[in-house]
Amino acid sequence: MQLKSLRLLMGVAETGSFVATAQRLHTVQSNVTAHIKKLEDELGVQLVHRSGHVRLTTAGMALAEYAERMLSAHDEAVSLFKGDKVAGSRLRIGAMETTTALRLPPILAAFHGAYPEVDLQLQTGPTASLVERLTEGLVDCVFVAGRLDHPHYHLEKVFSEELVLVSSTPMLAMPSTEELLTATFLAFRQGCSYRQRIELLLAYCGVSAARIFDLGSLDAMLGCVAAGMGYTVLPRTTVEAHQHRFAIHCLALPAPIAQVDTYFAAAQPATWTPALARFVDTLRQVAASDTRRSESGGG
Amino acid sequence: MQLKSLRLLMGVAETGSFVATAQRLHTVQSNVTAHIKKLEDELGVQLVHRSGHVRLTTAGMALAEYAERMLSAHDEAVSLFKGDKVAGSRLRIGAMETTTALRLPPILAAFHGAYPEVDLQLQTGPTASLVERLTEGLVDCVFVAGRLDHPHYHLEKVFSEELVLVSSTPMLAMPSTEELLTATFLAFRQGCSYRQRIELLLAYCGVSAARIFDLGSLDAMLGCVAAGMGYTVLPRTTVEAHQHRFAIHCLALPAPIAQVDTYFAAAQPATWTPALARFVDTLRQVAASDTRRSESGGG
DNA sequence: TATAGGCTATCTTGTTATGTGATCAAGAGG
DNA sequence: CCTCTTGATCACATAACAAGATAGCCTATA
Repeated sequence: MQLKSLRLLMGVAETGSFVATAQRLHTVQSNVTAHIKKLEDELGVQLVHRSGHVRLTTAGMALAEYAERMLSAHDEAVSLFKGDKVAGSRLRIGAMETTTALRLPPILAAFHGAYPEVDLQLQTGPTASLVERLTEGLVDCVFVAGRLDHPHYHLEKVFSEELVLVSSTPMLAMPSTEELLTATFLAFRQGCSYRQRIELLLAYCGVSAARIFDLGSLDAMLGCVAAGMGYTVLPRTTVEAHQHRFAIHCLALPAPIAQVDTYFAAAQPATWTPALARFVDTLRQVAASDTRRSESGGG
Repeated sequence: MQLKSLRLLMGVAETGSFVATAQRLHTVQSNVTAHIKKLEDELGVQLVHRSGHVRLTTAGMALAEYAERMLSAHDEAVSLFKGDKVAGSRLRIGAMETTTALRLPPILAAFHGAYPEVDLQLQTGPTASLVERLTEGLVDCVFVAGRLDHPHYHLEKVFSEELVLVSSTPMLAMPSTEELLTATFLAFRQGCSYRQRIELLLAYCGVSAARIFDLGSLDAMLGCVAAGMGYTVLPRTTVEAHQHRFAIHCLALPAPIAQVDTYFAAAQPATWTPALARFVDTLRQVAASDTRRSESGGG
């Protein structure tokens, strides 16, 4: 059974004529006859009344119901890939919690505004977990900190943060090793890559271990730092955006540690659904438009 | 896009291997490659990850959802015509009201018992209306009184009734013309073909008009006749079946008027859906088993 | 790193299926 | 009764397809 034959059958059902069907579907009458006949032979049932005016038999109408289902599914599938419509498609995005909280909202808002019919699904987790989910096909794309070492993946740097050391008192230089050994660091919960940066920083300064407190929100963290509870590490733009609310000061970190890039990762563009392709378009536009004034942090 | 290609795609999705898919679907690996490739070219999207282990891309999974719909519709359609199952099919039966009331119940019961998954729809009406609905394809089959004059239709005599004149008093011969002129006849409502027989009988006896009362039920009719309200015309078996309950007597009618055949009419058997074919089987069995002991009337 | 085994892509070939145009037969309408 | 339209059939050219062989790639294992 071929979709082409079913399409012709539906044409016959609607036009009541083999010739008209042939014209409508850009073929010749003998073709229509042949396709209908083949369908009939295949199913062992006469599908079309020929005596008198042409119309579907009871069996033909029964088949037409299924043909309708098959053809509409086919047309939807084709329009999903070829047409402009992304209706009914799904987009599963994976992102770090900090990215989700601080970077994604404007992007998701823009995308959902442009394509409200796409079923958006957002999953959060640490980078390692996200990469795993991507390779397993459980998400369509992810936002992760740092490059993906997996080959065959499309990578795109979308956000770039300059991390700074944050404290309640003005700093002119990095705290001493002794200070760092006894100090408390405030960080997002386990799995957050900014937390890894703190550990990297400590290692860079020759400190093997320090007290690290888990905090759940940016406000809590900034509040605690302002209260003199300890240090933290955050993007400079985030700190500057909140400096009017908290008595906090920041110090630039050594370049290799300060620089944190958030990458967008997905399979090769050739494999993208139209919805995913549109999402990347939206992502690039939004990312380009707020590169300099980014006022969020986390990752 | 071919259903065959989609079937192969689903195979690849499930087995994760072109070779395994080829074996499972009884073809060769190069064929699987070619079909998938053609699908990809058609949609302009890569559907299968080949690097490393084979698995569907995001686009491939999106297509797979539609493929699932198309293939299941296809399989259902095929099983409807080729398989033993009639699940999900519909059968629209048209019948005269008297047939519906008195002949159909055992048939419908037997059919529904054997094929409970068929969606049975029963429409009632006078013969002319039923024939019209049949030719318009609004019903799949009808039970009508008398032969159908339309050609190209399958006709089958299923019930044969011998009509008798029913009265509250024993009769040895047809009532006189004077008696008939003043008598009241009891009949089912307008459109019933038995009623036409009454008019035919009166014409046969040279009576152009008589009082005819419409009654809704057999019991009401028999009760009124027993009470001496007038005459009626019913199948002999019906009268005999109820003679122990009502004081009624019957008289044979002239042969051409007495004989009423109920026909089953449908399009040619070649056009039947399996459900309709099964219904005809059931009909024949039931009709054959109670030809002699039919205890109903109407039509 | 080298090698062996399994996997997919590609190419070739023979066969099948398909689309097309011409012609014939049957019905509908005037 | 004639004509026009319609569907069936046939023959032919072309396209599509399935199958087998082979080459290239990747993975796993030593």
